[in-house]
Amino acid sequence: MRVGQFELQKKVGQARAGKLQTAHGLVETPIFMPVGTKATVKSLTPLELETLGAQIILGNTYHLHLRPGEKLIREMGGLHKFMNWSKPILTDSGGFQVFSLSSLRKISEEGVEFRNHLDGAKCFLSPEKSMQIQMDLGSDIVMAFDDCAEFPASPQRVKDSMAITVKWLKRCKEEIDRLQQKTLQESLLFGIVQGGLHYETRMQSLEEITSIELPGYALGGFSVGEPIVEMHKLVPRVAPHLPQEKPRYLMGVGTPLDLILMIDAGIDMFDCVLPTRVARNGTLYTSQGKINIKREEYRMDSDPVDPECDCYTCKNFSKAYIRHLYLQGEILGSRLNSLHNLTYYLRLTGQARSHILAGTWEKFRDQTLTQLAQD
RNA sequence: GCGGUUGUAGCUCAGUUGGUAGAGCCCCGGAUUGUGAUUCCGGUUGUCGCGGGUUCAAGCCCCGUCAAUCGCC
Repeated sequence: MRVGQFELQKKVGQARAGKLQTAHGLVETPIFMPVGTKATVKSLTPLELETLGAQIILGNTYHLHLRPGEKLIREMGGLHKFMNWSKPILTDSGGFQVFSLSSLRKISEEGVEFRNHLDGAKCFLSPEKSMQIQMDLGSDIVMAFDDCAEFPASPQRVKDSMAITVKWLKRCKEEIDRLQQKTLQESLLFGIVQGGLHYETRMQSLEEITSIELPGYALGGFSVGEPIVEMHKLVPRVAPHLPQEKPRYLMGVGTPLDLILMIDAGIDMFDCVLPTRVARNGTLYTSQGKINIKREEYRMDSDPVDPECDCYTCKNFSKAYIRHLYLQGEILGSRLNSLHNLTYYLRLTGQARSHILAGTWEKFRDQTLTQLAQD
């Protein structure tokens, strides 16, 4: 397969199984992508990530631009070599960080001016700048620099964000084409659909964005604080209108329940801080539901976190020990918990893929939804 | 033996001119959705060393006493 090619292998209802070829290897979808904002999936080594089945991870333009800087990373041989991760990397464009720092930002046609959170220095990001940074990093999947409307947003704000996101996408494409000719790097630019929480505006943004020929498309502007049922209702109506032969990425989502529902809606790729963040805060996903390991009931519990899990954590340690590590603030607690939660997430998307390929998706979906309904 | 200092939540300590007690940690519970996360939110806990006295009212003032600690004989 040539780089950028997406092969749709099987479809059951709207749920899809596919393969995406990147410069650093194949990504088999549906897939969950662990978040490694600052060139590390917090607390885990690349070897551990590979062992638990990670195929592709995220890095972040905004953070890596500030520290250590994309020039340094380029000089060090690119992000893959820098962090010793040889599989695919997707980089977020910084658009979302600009949104989460909204009190400081100033959006103009040209780009976004804002003060960074580290030392308050004035920063500027534009479509061109974001492309340059992501290319310097050596990213396999480059996200477009978009304007993510906050929640709640006025209709005008949504319209403005849609309009500028399309304009910026055209500039992203021109810039990345230019850079690719220069560097011969084969990076894949994904466009991002905005359009808030209404079907009409979403569809309008979708049509504008997908009219630009790209290797993949994302749905942005979800999981920004809206009631999650809004997403559950809207994505199934919108996602089927994305190009069938291109990968679809739902940005920033989600819980295990979200993943099942959104795979069923036709989404191929997910990323979310949830499994790693909550791991560090003592929450673990198990086949019996979500548990909070700091609860007193686990004080003397000699069973593993999840008897049905084959991860390193579950094969070797008791809940009592994991609880102890968490309560003592021990680093190993963060590591073992992150290892477990990511194993859970990647097993979930892996099983989804297997069942779609086997044609047994609906049964698996319904069983899993019943299990997850308790949380 | 004499003199000083200190006794308040499990721990370390705040507590104004007297108005029936607080913080941090610990402990218990919850949150977390393109990571500003080792984060955030909520909750339980008291013979204020002990016994008297003054006062409408004492953690706080007075007397006694016990304990810890420092210094001096």
